[in-house]
Amino acid sequence: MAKQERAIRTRNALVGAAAELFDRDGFESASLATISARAGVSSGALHFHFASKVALLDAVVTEAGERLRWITRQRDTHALQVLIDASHDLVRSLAQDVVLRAGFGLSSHSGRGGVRDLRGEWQSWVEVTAEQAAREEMLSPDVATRDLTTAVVAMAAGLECLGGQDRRWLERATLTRVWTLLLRCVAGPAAEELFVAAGRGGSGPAPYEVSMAAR
Amino acid sequence: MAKQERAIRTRNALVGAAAELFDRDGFESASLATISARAGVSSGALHFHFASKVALLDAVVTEAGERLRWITRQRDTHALQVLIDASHDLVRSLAQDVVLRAGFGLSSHSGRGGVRDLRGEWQSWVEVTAEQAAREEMLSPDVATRDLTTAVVAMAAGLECLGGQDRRWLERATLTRVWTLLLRCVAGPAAEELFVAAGRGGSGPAPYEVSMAAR
Amino acid sequence: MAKQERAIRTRNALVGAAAELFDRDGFESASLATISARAGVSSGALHFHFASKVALLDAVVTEAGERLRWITRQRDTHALQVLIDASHDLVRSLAQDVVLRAGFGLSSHSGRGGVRDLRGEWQSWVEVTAEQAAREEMLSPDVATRDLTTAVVAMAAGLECLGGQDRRWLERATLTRVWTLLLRCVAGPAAEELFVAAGRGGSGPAPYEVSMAAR
Amino acid sequence: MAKQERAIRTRNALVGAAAELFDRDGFESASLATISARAGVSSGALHFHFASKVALLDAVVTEAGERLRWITRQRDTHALQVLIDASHDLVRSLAQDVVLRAGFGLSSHSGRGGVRDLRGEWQSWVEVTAEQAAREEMLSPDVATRDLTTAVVAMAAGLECLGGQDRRWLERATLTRVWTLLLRCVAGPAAEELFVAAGRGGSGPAPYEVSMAAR
DNA sequence: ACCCCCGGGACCTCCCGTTTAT
DNA sequence: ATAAACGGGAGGTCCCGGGGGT
Repeated sequence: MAKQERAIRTRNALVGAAAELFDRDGFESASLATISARAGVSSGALHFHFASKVALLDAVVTEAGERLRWITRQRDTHALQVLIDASHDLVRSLAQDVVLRAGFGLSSHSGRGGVRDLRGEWQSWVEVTAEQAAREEMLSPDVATRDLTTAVVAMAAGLECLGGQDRRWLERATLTRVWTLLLRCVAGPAAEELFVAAGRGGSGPAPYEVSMAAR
Repeated sequence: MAKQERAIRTRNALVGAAAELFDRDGFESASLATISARAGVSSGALHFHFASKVALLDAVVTEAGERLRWITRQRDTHALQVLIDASHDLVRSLAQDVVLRAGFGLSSHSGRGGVRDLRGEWQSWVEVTAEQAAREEMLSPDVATRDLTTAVVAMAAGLECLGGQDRRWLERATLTRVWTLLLRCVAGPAAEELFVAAGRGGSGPAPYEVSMAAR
Repeated sequence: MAKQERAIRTRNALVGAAAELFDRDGFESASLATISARAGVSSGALHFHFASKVALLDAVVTEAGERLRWITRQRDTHALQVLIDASHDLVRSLAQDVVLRAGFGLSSHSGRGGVRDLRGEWQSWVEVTAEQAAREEMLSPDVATRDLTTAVVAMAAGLECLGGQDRRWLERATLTRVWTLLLRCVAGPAAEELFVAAGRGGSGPAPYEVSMAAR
Repeated sequence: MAKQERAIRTRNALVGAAAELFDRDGFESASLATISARAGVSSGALHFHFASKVALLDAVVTEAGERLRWITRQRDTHALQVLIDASHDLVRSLAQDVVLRAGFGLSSHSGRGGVRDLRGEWQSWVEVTAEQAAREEMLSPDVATRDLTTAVVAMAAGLECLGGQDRRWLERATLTRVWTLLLRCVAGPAAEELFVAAGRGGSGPAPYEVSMAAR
């Protein structure tokens, strides 16, 4: 089974290298030759693991999906704070994890087939979580849940998009600024006492990075 | 001078076709052959007007810059309302004008050289306009100008980004929803009476489209 | 020995699949992956039995050689009738047996090395048999043996060649028509009474098919 | 028009080189790189004239069709002699003209689409000419026209096929031998006085070669 | 001045026939 | 006998000049 292990390591190296180059150069500009070179394997090895370039893309997106699912996992706090924490986790991971970043940005390319749309997944999760917050009566009565969802999704997409060129958009302070603003309108004047705009997660890497991705 | 006229028409057709295909397929995926075919000219003509593919991209971006500058032109209202109106104009144009959409989305590609960064221009303008709004004392005292800027820029970028795949993100109602939320915290409780979240522009196309782009 | 048996069955399956695909797609177009897939074994197994692609080709040709040798075996009739019968056997086998067909058509490819040339073997046999017929005084005196050989070999090659695209060239009636014509000039006016243009073999499969190829 | 001339020369060089290599190595084995190198042009030039490899093949086949049509042109002699002459022309051209040889041998490959089947054209022509010979009462009454057609077509195909490996099959003497045999059966005992088995054409190249192919 | 035919190479993706470790 | 990895091209296409026409 030692063989299998090496195969897995090779596969991971390939996915990682692909994510890096897809993220840096875009899907079409990144060449398979560069990817396999960076992964330290031959182009034949690449083709052994991934039949085509889009298969490689799909692998990146799928892997990013795992990360996203970790971020949107269940948490034991008020839904609104969960929203804040998760968005911080997302942005932090976007800054640190090429695979998530590449997968998020490129999930549209693979759209032809049945590959998952990561932004869609994120949006769905934000929707249900916002509704949960509404049920917990943590939102001002005159705030439509849908408005909050729209704002949060657009915000995250914007940071991801802008962060692609200037990494400073992905700093914690940036998102915190936005939440500071939003909290006041959605949660009323007492917001600052109940919720932490900066998120409650540690300042370290997202848990997924530490526990799972370390192989 | 009939020659000149035809040359201009050819050039415009080229820029338009390029914008369409850059927007649809991405910069690298779009081939010059396809572009010249869609513009109805030969590939030789393309190279007569544009020395290289990036020169064509630059033309698209420059042209989009004209549109953006029209959107961020001077207006005679309170700065905060101007911000609202301009963001609506931007989003509407993004939905209607391929050139602007392509130029905005691809302004990063040409970044190597001295070509303008449209998102940067937009951000700068938002900054100074927000500061103007602050000087006009239209913002709640406990709202940092920088927070507003961040939120608005991220929001616009997010809508542009999401709108690339699902055009519904570029509908007027979407942005209106976000402004409804923001206005309450940045402009205090009287916001609804002073400002129009839906923007004050007509519901038609942005002025630039009507007056300038008609050739 | 059960192992040996399975190995032989695997080998035969491989040769059969190779013959099929070589015949259908040509030697270079047929891929080893397709061949091993059709044989129902792994590509590793293929390389265990055949060191290279040409080794596989050689096996097909060698196997076809067995078939050809059965067709040109000794028979206890007048040499001219033997010629007729054997040519019918050959054409019938060409129609029914992929291995023979592939081996015959591709025996040129392997020509570089020492692999047998099936068409050459056939030609040699026709030559000696025609001479035998001459010795038996079954040929008209004004017919050069060499002319008969040339005609028969060219005819068989032509049918094989044309049969590759349109199987009807390999029907018994086709060859019978040619022999009907030839017999009259090579065997004199009494030909029709002495020889059977349609061949004396049964109308079933060639003997080799029945006795040997049944595994 | 100097440009046009060069283009035509380039195109012809490409077709010629392709025919040579298709004939020598087979369609799939011949690489476009080798073809363009032998033609003395770049691979880009090749792609300018021929969109794909099969397009190049089609051009070869089409060009060979021209040659074939010249061979089967109208002649002012008895139909049976025309048949003899044309078959000699065909075989001689097969020996001398790579384009015809390649086109004839490969006309099956392009069969997918609507490309012409050269052997089919030849067969049709032989059929109508044989029927003409029958109408002219030059055939023995007990000879079925269809038998003659079959024999002639199979013969020509056989010589073409065998000539691919051993050029001696394409010598004039070879076909003459076959016709010597055939004439006696189809045209009766007086055949030798009426018809020339060796053909009436000069011993030089086929007319097409001389008059048309010289550019 | 404006345009297009023709040609030039540089890659890129894909896949193929192979060995090496196990 | 297998799973994994290897390189080497294959065909295709792309982005571009350069020299003639109009």
